[in-house]
Amino acid sequence: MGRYDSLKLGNQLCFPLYASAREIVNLYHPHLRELDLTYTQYIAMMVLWERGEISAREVGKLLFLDSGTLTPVLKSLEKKGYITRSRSKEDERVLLVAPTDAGMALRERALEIPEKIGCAVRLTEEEAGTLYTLLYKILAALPEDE
Amino acid sequence: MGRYDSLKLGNQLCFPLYASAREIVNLYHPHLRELDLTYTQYIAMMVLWERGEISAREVGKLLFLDSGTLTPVLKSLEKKGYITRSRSKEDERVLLVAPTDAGMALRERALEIPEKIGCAVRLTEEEAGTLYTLLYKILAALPEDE
DNA sequence: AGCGATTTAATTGAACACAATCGAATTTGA
DNA sequence: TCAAATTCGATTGTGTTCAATTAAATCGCT
Repeated sequence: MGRYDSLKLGNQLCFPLYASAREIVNLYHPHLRELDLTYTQYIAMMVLWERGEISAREVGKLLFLDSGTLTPVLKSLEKKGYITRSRSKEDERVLLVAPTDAGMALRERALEIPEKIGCAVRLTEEEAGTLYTLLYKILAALPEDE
Repeated sequence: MGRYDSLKLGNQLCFPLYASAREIVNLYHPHLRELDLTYTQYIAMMVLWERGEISAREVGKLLFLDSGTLTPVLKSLEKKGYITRSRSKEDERVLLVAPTDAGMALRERALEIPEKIGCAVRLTEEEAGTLYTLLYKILAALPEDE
């Protein structure tokens, strides 16, 4: 063991984590292009498909994204006609976003994406489950701010 | 099982992978700030510490980064005085980068970073090993371009 | 009621990240 | 040999990503 072994790329968890995340996201791009969505717009739509009307703050919390990232994403989705943005009647500070009919229609076309990606990621069902569990363990253990 | 279950955030591996990668990288920022390095500059320096003089192309290959990302990173490291950039005598197209004395000195100060990060990521030795293996399995199975 | 603290998005600035393209240098192959 | 293809890096454009700040609205406390 050398004095600097801990600084080797091959010994740091952060590196394969960071690299594989980017590589996986890139796998989505060709499929998402057909839906005129970026990856970030896609995961935002996933929240809206599942939850319907929801506040921007909650979307950010679910996706671990702050307003600096989310604001332009939501504006872009509104511009494409996939969502509406409106202020809450009860609290004018709250931005409510909701999928439009066109936005909900996208869901149908998006259905084939997870299937295609699943084929490209060569893990067994069990491995994927283990990975999934470990990643959520990391996310859960992080110093949250709430 | 609903028709759209595959599109739920909670069923997609990409999501916790993407989110945890960003969160982990953010754990580095406060420590790296003391070294006047960004995370990308840090992993680039890790390659140079380990390999010494190396071509920009090889750095990009090791880090899974393309020239559009790497060019400004290497220029910035040169500006800080941590690396030199020069053209290969054998092939003028090749950009050689190498750590300076100041760059190598940084290594000493960087030693404590992996240790601190390790504490923040609440995984056992075994879990980290499993995660590591699965992530490299993903990276190895990706459609490479070479 | 009213003032200070808090909450929520939006904005700004710096740094990635990748696709697409370009230009220079080199290699290949007829 | 020499034109075509390839390689390598830089550049440009679009889209994140987060920190820090701002501004508006609301809440809480007296």
